[in-house]
Amino acid sequence: MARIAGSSGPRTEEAIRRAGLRLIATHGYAAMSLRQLAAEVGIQQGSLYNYFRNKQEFLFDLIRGHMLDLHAALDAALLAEGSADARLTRFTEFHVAYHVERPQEVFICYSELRSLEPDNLAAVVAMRRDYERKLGDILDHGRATGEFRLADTRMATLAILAMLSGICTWYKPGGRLSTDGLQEIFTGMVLALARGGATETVAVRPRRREALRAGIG
Amino acid sequence: MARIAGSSGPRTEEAIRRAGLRLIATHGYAAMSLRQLAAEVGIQQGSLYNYFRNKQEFLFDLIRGHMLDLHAALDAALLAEGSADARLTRFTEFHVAYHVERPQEVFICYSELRSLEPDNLAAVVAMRRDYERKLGDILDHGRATGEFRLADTRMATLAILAMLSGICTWYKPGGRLSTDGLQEIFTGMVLALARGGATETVAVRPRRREALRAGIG
DNA sequence: GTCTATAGCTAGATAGAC
DNA sequence: GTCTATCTAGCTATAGAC
Repeated sequence: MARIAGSSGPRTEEAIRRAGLRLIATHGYAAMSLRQLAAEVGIQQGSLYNYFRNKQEFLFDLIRGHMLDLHAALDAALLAEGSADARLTRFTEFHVAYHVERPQEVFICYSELRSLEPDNLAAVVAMRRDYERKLGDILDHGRATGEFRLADTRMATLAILAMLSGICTWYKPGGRLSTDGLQEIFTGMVLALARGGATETVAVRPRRREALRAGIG
Repeated sequence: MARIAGSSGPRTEEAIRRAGLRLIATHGYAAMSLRQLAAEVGIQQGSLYNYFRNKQEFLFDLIRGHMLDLHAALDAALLAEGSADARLTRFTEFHVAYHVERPQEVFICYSELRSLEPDNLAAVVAMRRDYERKLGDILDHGRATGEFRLADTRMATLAILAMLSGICTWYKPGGRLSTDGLQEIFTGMVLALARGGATETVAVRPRRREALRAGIG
């Protein structure tokens, strides 16, 4: 907040990054003014242009940088071998931990895709597809080995990612559950979802799916 | 798009509502200008103020109206009696159908909470809690009867809602799956998640949850 | 209810001194 | 690298004629 006297490149750059993450996560990219951002950092608005060419480039740098980090960290965490069960467990634990550690970046990566210009959006979407594919591969493998019983692995991929990514919309440090606790609970739910089955033994599943639409419009 | 000559209150009102939904869902509330909105409707920007007092009130009306519809439709769809299994199935089918029918409203209700002023936000959050509680009650009931095996029903509530609500981020009419197909697939996944268990019989679950954090920072 | 016109303000971006 | 000053454009909201 306080003004930093003199020239201090790298420190200012990092301060801008952090303030930008916070402001965009809180108010959204379009609602964040560069004057706000500069004030948060403790510099004048014009000085920001020593760190990016325009506001859009700033957003893209934030998102792209995060996606690169995410991919690198995932690759380091994933198991090359092992049962689909073990691999899905590892994926889930990684994903949960990452969302708990960096909720702002993750949230922005989902919520501000709409604010990216077409070329920038295309680049990010491609990276996101790669990430989805890594989960999709695990699910496909599990279905092939019979470990998982999934009606549709593509839908399961989207469902699991949405379920896990939802964490960053409500997680606050210091809450009821620790990272370990969250990992355990979410791993349990994801595995149960993937293993599916066990259904027939419990009850006859009601299959009537009548026209709920009628109650909606 | 085309200019509608003369006075036409109710038609204009509905046109504004629809255009607003589309623009906010696509570009976001802060990024949508009232000039854009007026152009989409085919009137002049100043004329919008015959339909709301200011931009914030417009957003709040959209979100609040949708939440009221959602609650009414849910109450009509839910089962008062029956097994937790049947009730959860019904809830899921309803939720999926609603999201497929009105993806824009639903998306805005999640993504534009940040754009609501404090009082308006509080009102919407309260309505959202009611909705969550209806799902939470089903899960609690299922756990009490032994139908469901959930480590944490609050987390399960959030997980299921995130999973289902994610639909509105990728669903497009005319896609691979029909509403019925989506209902069946998601009902299967939600029930599997809620029933949990069946785990011990499949494989020894790897419990190591080592410091993945190290690979993140 | 719609129009035209405009007030009053804030936005992103640039220029040039230090 | 930071500052001050400013340009141009866009925004929300209002006033008053029809």
